[in-house]
Amino acid sequence: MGERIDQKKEIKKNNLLNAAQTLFLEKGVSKTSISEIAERASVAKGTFYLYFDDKDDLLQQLLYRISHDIIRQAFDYTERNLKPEFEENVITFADWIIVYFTEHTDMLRLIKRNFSWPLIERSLSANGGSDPLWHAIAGRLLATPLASVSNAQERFNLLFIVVEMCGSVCYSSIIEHRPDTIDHMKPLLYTFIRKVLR
Amino acid sequence: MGERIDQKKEIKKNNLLNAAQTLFLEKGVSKTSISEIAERASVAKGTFYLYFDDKDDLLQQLLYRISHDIIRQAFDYTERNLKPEFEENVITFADWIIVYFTEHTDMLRLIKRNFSWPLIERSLSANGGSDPLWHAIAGRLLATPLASVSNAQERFNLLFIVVEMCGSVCYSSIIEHRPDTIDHMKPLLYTFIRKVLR
Amino acid sequence: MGERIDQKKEIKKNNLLNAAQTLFLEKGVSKTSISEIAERASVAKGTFYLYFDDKDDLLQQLLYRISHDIIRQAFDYTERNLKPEFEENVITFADWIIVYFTEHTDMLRLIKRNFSWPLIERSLSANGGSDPLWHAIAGRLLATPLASVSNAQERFNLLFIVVEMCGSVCYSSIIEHRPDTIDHMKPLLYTFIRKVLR
Amino acid sequence: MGERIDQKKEIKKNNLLNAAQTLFLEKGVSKTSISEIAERASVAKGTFYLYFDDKDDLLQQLLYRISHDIIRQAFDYTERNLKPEFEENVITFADWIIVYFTEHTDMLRLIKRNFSWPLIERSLSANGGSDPLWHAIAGRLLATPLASVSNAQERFNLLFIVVEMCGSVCYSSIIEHRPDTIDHMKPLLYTFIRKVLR
DNA sequence: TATGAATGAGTATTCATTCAT
DNA sequence: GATGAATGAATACTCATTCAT
Repeated sequence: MGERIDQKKEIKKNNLLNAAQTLFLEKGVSKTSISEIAERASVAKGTFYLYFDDKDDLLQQLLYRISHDIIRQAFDYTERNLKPEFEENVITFADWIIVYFTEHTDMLRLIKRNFSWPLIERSLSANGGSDPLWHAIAGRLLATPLASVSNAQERFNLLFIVVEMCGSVCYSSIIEHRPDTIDHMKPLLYTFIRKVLR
Repeated sequence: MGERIDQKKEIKKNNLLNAAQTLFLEKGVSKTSISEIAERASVAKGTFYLYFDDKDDLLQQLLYRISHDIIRQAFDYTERNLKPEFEENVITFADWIIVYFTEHTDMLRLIKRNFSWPLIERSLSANGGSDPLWHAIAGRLLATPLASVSNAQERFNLLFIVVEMCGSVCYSSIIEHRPDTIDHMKPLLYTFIRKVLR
Repeated sequence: MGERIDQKKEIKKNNLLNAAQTLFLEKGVSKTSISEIAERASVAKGTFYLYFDDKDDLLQQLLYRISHDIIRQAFDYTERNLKPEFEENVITFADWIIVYFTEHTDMLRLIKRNFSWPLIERSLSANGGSDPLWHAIAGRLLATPLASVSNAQERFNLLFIVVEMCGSVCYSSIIEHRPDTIDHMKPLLYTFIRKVLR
Repeated sequence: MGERIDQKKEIKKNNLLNAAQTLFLEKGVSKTSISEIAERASVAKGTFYLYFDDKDDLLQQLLYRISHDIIRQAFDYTERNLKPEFEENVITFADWIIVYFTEHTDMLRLIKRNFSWPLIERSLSANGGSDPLWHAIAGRLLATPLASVSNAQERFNLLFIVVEMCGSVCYSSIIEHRPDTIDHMKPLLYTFIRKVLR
């Protein structure tokens, strides 16, 4: 019985997140009011506050959902196209993300430079590290040549820097058109990655 | 005559920028109202609009001023401590910035991940590339082993990525404490830089 | 059977009253929401409405309960310390109340100047005058020298003024610190009472 | 120049107070919104906040204005009908107030039991005791037989109790019809006053 | 009886911006 | 140029109350 209600609640929360995402992408976060989000999700204004503290709380949860989703997709793609060289897999992974942002500039504009591992990681510690995505990544990507060189934390830090760097450069080049086009930046980034992972 | 007036105007504008900086650092950008900025600068609310279009215009100018200032200081320090190896100079430069952010977390919080070359560059194109700081950097840092490898644009892009990466990692590790302390991230960053510049 | 249920209901109602009292004392009436009261009483929000019409209804019942309780205690104390002079008994009675408010300023703050006989009286007429406390007071305090002077209603009015005056002065002096400390007001009040009852 | 503006401001503030008074009397304090007050005073909602912190701030100022006004009128009337006996003047004074409340029950309902000297006194200390009304009362009413008996503070306390008592009893009997009609309470009150002042 | 999710009208409050002086 | 009183649209947020379960 309670299950049905919980399911309904989950659906309603998702409706709100979806409504917010659409509006945020359409007209920006600050120009979107909570009233609009509620209206678009077809719930009363007060209902919003049953699920989120305020707009910022919702934004955090939304950014987490999006980041997690992107990373999962990038990982899945990499899995399906595994290559023998570890560094090539990292580049497949990074490339998927960069291509995604190139094709979804609105999403990049929303995430700004805040697309990042930390969001993922936050949830990890919340889940007691039980996030299956993370386990998969940890197992796959990290059981590599690097394994002999460094410990788990360091390997993670290294990947973190790679992702952070990609997100940051994507935003600058795709959104702000600085310092160059993403097509010119990509080779540089990949050279970076290759040099670093060797 | 006109000069004196221009000086007065410049002073008033600076008062407004200073007032804004103090308040932004104290209580955040969004929680600071134009009224407060005007009040702290001891001018009337209406006067604000004689110098800036709106809060965002002021914020841009302020972030530019701060970024430019930090980069200038980092460059000056590097100049005074020149080493024969080019990559060591880049690391001196990056290290100055990282130490600065470590000691001025409020400033880092204000700039967020937006500390970046682009802001500088924007002003460069505005000034027709006449900014003396930029000329100095272009001359000094870029007249290096890299010179033979690539053209000016590429060299700039490369440095851009380095700075962007440092700013981004500083924010994550110092403000969000992710994925590790800045002391643990530093060696990784410097390894990155060294490997890349070789 | 029905008795047990009635007892359960009475307990639940009391839980709600107790919860409300705690919260009202802690954070004031207007800042306390029905949700909070229900939550603190460990019942669902909707349950509140099975026992009270609204917050005001509950407040009335609560104030009655408290006033009645204070007056009963004052009366009991006076009974246990009876003196031959009637006016001294009134003063014993008044003093107990004043001391109580001095030591329970939060209670005084809640009752404000509304600590008064009327609340009691209201219940009296509701009970058809069958409240044992009232019978006791009517018998004890009013079977006095005053009896020869006036009728029952007038005697009650007189005592009413005394209580009203004490409550009002307590609030002013203890809560608002006006026009003087309660220690300075007390002798005046007692002189008032003595002169009046003679 | 600035004077004119200050006058205008004073007028606007008064408009707001008048609008609030009308609405408070018509439909009660809590059912009156700030929007309505502003609308009735023909100013923008935001303007309200240039003159008052919130509804409570306005209410305090309004209650003070009303209390002060009533006391001034009662005093003036007493002055115009001076009698040789001091206590008769106090009764004239008290009677004016009671009659006023009998004829303006809406006002009494607004002031509740909070009609009181303290409000006056508060302003006195704020004005450094320069309120002409207070000086007049202090001179007139207090330069009496009581003068030989007690000091200024005590005389004030005594009058305070009288006024407090009248206000409190008026509210109970006129608004709550307890414990008796005001016509029945009056003689009791006046007996009180006479006995006390002798 | 009891629940608590949902409602949505209602309210306070903020603040960028204007404009008469 | 400078002022600051006035504006009023915009928005966040609350909470009493209902009702399907």
